[in-house]
Amino acid sequence: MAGDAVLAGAQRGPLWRQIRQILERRILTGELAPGDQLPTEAELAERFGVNRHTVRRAINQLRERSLLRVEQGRGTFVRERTLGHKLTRRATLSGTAKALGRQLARRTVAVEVVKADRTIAAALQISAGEPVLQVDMLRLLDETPVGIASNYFPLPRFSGIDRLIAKHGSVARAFEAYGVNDIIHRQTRIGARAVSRADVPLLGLARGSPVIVLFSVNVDSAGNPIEAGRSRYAPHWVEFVIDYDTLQPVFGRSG
Amino acid sequence: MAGDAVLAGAQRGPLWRQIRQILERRILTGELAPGDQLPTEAELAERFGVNRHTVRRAINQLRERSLLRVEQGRGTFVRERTLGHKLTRRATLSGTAKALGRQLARRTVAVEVVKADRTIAAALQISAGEPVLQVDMLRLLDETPVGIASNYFPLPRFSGIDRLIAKHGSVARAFEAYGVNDIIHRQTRIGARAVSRADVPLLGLARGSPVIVLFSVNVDSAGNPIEAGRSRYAPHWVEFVIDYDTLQPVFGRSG
DNA sequence: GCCTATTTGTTCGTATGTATC
DNA sequence: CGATACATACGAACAAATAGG
Repeated sequence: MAGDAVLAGAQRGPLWRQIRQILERRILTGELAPGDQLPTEAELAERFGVNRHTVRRAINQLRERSLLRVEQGRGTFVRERTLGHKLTRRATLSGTAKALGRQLARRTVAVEVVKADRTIAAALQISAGEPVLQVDMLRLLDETPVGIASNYFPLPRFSGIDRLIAKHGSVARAFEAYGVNDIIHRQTRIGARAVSRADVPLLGLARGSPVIVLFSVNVDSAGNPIEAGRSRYAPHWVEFVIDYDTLQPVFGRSG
Repeated sequence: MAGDAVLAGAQRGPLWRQIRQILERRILTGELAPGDQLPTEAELAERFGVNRHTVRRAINQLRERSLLRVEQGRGTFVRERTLGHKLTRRATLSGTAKALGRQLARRTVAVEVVKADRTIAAALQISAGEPVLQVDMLRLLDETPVGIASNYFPLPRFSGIDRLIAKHGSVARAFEAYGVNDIIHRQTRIGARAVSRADVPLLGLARGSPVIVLFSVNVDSAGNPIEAGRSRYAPHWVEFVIDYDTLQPVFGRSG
């Protein structure tokens, strides 16, 4: 019916761009979820009070950014999630991306020595308050930011690992320098929350957008915790898959 | 530094209740995440422009509802998630709840015969457009709604299962009447989005709050799909855990 | 297969404001 | 100042694909 956002009279930018931004926000917010069908061009034009051409221009932009999929005669749909990451004992996001012919890069955005809170401490099997190295890394899927990972490394042991990560662009490679040749996931906890204020500019989301939150604990081949991580992912770009059939049965040791 | 929500002058209800609602919204939104420490009572009082007693009253209410945890001398914290549900091949939410001494009930809120969309059809290994029975059930953890599950059953086979579910209060029991004695998870996909308009009143969330979205496919012991489900959970009450060590290795068939 | 309604795709034309030479 | 080019926006009509009966 009524209800739709009115285009502010005196505002920045041409109409089609304002419309693009409105739709983009709704998609990244999840208000328009992957697979959802948009109203018809005619209806959108009427709601926004513009010509159909103007709406089409906005839609075309979002199609180029692969946020929308348009089918002649059927309608316009929100693109399905691009990256379905299968959680297994050794799977990495970059591995999943590469298998799909895409590239997932890291960019370190902050490094800091902090005191382990209770959760981190428990995961790393140290005492709360002991120093750990926090490394915040932006995760970029083909240039677009899709998530942020805050990784925590126990400290005397892995001091300086942030420089190696930056150098190699890979946590696995950095670990090798410390004699760790195998990174194994022990546990992953999955939740959701509204994006934090600090993450908004990094992820390019609107305030209040939901993010998937992962808390993960990784161990070496001997079962010693080597890393704990809190990551936040934009749900439009990434989802997580538990495929019970392909999960590696565990032989041998651990906890 | 400013920033905090101003209490509307002429509004509904006493000050402490308005404050309680503001804090509650922030918690259920995830803006204040589980484990987060609240500002001190004094600071909250100052920001809201009220007496410390008023703030305490609001906090007490939220403590009774187990949204907050107060530690004398340390501070006030957002309660950790109550239900950490371990995903395994056979785990059920109600099982997890029972193991923790809590009760998880179902209440059917809608039943409808619909045409399977592409996703549901693929999961159930039928053709898109074939009829399936959609049963929407509210999930109540000790009376409070924590999620909604939309379950899809292939249709000639399980017609009328909604009445059996309502009768027994259990999907597993209902399945037995159809000769299905084992429900096995084949795949679970996890994402997030903003709560849909329709779910807002059922879950008691604020508009725009994040929800965890699960898409799951269940099969019988012969590997035939018997149910697909889309569930939405309030992230404050539930989180999902993948514990790679305790995941059952798979023996025998499937897929 | 046919007919119809719906929805996107395409191509005209017209008008307006802004920047540039 | 005028002439020109460009981006923006609206309007109308028709073509092409899809879905349903």
